Amino acid sequence: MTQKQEQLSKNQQIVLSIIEKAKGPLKAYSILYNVQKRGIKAPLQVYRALDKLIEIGKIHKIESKNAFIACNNSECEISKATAFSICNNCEHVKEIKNSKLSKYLSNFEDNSGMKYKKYNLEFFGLCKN
Amino acid sequence: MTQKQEQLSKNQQIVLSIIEKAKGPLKAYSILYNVQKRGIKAPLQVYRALDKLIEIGKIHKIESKNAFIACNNSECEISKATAFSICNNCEHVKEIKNSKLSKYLSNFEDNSGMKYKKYNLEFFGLCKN
DNA sequence: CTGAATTTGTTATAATATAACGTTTGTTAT
DNA sequence: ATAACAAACGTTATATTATAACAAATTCAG
Repeated sequence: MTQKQEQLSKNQQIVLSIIEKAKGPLKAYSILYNVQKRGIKAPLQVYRALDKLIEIGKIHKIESKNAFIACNNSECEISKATAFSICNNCEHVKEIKNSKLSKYLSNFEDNSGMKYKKYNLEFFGLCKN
Repeated sequence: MTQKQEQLSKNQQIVLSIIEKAKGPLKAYSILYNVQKRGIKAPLQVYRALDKLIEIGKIHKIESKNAFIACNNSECEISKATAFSICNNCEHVKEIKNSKLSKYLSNFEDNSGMKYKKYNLEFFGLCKN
C-alpha cells in the first residue's frame, strides 16, 4: 500500500525552518545567505526547495514581492486558494484566513464559463502606523 | 487652474501601443525588442514607460507572469482593483469585469481592522482546449 | 523667461530565476 | 537483498527581470 512518507528532504527542511522562523516573507537570495552555513551553496538548491515547499503547500509565494512566507493555514495541503494582506508602509504581510472570502472566491465563475482551480489574492493597505 | 494635460510622452505612447496591439500580456524585454526600431534602446526606457502607464491605469502587471497587459476596463483610471483570469494551458489572460466581485473585494475587511486601498486577484484554470 | 518637474538617453549593475550535467539517495517490486 | 525507478542533490554557467546613477533635453505653470 506504500504509505507515502511525505517527509521533507534535508534542504527542504533547512529552507522551511528559515522561513518559518522569519517574521515576514523572505526573498530567495536572503534565504540563501541564511543557509550557507548549513551547506547550501547555490541559488538553485534554494529554488528547488522552495518549489517543492510551494507544491505541498508549506509555503506561499507573495507574487508582488517575489518573496516566500510560511503557510498560516493549518489545513492547507496544497495552496490553491491564497489571500494576503500587505502593508504598503511597513511591508508587513499576513495570510488572510476567512472562510467566507475563500468560499466566495472558490465558487466564483464569470461569464466565460471557465472553471477556476486556483486563485491568489493580494490586498494592499496601511496597518496601524 | 492648470487643466492637467495628461498626455502621454513619446516613449509612453510607443510602449502603450505595442501592449494594446498584443493579444496577450507582454514581457518587458519582449516589448523592448518590439520597440527598438522606434528608437527605444534600453530596458530602463521601457520600464519607465511601464511604471507610468501602470500608475495612470492604462496597463496592469500580471504579477504571476511578470508581464503587462492593456487595461480592459474603460473606466479604469487608476488600477487599484484588478482581477484576471489566467489559463494554465494556453497562457491566455483576460481582465475580469464583474461588478459584484469588485464590490465584494473593495469592501472586504478582515478582523485586523486594516482598510484595504488596493487589491490584485489572479484566477487560474483551463479554458476550452 | 524662469525655475521646477518630468522625461529622456546611456552605461553599468543588481536581483531574480533556470538550464544542463552528472551524482547520490530513497523507494518499490521482485 | 537488489534491480529499477524516481526524487533530491551539487555544481557551473547563464538567462531573465529590474534598478542605480548621472547628465541632458523637454514640458509647463507662474
